[in-house]
Amino acid sequence: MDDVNANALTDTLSFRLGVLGPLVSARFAGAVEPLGVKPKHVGLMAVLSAGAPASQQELARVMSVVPSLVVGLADQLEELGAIERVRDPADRRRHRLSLTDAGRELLAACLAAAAALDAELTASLGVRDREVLLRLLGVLAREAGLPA
Amino acid sequence: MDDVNANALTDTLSFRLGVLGPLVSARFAGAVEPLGVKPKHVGLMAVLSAGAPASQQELARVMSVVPSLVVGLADQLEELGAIERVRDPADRRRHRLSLTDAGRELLAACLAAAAALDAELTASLGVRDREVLLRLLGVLAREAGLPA
DNA sequence: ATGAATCATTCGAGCTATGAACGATTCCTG
DNA sequence: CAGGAATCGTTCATAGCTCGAATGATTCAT
Repeated sequence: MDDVNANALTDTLSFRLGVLGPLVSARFAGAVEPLGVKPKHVGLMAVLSAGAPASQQELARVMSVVPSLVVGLADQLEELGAIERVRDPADRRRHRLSLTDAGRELLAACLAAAAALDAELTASLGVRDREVLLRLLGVLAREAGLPA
Repeated sequence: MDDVNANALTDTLSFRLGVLGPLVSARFAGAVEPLGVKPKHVGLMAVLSAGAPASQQELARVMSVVPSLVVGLADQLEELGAIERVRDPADRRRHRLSLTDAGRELLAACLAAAAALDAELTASLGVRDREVLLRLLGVLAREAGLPA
C-alpha cells in the first residue's frame, strides 16, 4: 500500500530524462562511431544543414557550447571532407562553414543510424504512442529554448 | 515543400532524448547542489530507498557504473550522514549500505527539487500530456533494462 | 586614425568516469 | 582441511570532455 510512491523519484520526468539521455547518447555514439564521428559532430552538421552557412560563434551559440570547442569539431569534420571552412569575404575574421556533398551523405547516414536506434528503443511502443512521445519531447525541447 | 523533412534528424527520438537529457541533468544538478549532493548521489540514495541494504557491487551494477566510483559517492554520503556503511556480518568482504533518517530526509528534499523541475519543464503541457509523457518514458526505461 | 570590440585559435586546468592493480576475505575442490 | 581461485572494497594513474583565459588578426565606432 505504501510502496506505491515508495521511491517516487524514479517516477519523475527529470529523473527519467536524466537517465535515459546519457543512455541513448551512448548508444547513438556507438552507432555513428564506425562513421568516424561523435554525437557533437552530428549536431554541428545538423544545424549546418538546417540553414545557411554559419560562423563558428553562431554554431557555438546554437549548440550551447563554448566557441573553442567548435574549433576542434570543425577541424575534424573538415579532415573528413564533410564541411568547408572559408573565410567570409564580407568579414574576414569569420569562417563560413558549409556542408559539402560528402557531408550531406554523412549526415544522411547518421540520420539512418538514429532512425534505426529509434526503432529499437520504441520496439514495444505502438505507432501512435511513438508519435505522441516524439511530439511531446519536441514541445519540451522548444520550451527549453532548444533548436528542436 | 521540401523543408518538411529538411533536417529530419532533430525529429528523431534519439536526438531529442540525447539533447534533452544533459540539459535537464544540468538543471537538476543545479537544483540539488545547495543540498551538497550531485545527481549520482541522488541516484544512489534512490536505489537504496527502493530496497534492502545493498553491497557496493550491487549498487554499481544497478547504476551501470564501475564499482570504484561507488566508493567515492558512498564516502561523501557517509560524511553527510545520509547513509551507513557497516561490514556485512555474513560476508565480511561486503559493505552493507543503508539510508539513515537524515538520508531519507535528504532524498525527500531532492525529490521535491525534481518535482519542481518537472513543473517548470512541463509548464506548457496539459496534465494529461504530462502523464502520458511520463508513462511512455517509463516504458522506454524499462525496455532499456533500467530500474525505472 | 586610433582605441574598443569581435572572431577564431591555442593552451592549460578541472572534473568525471574508467581500468588496472592490491590486500582482505570467502568459496570451491580435491 | 588445506590451498588456489574468485569476490569485495579500495587506491591510484589515466584518458576524455568541456570550459575559461590569453593571443593575434580583423573590423567597427568615433
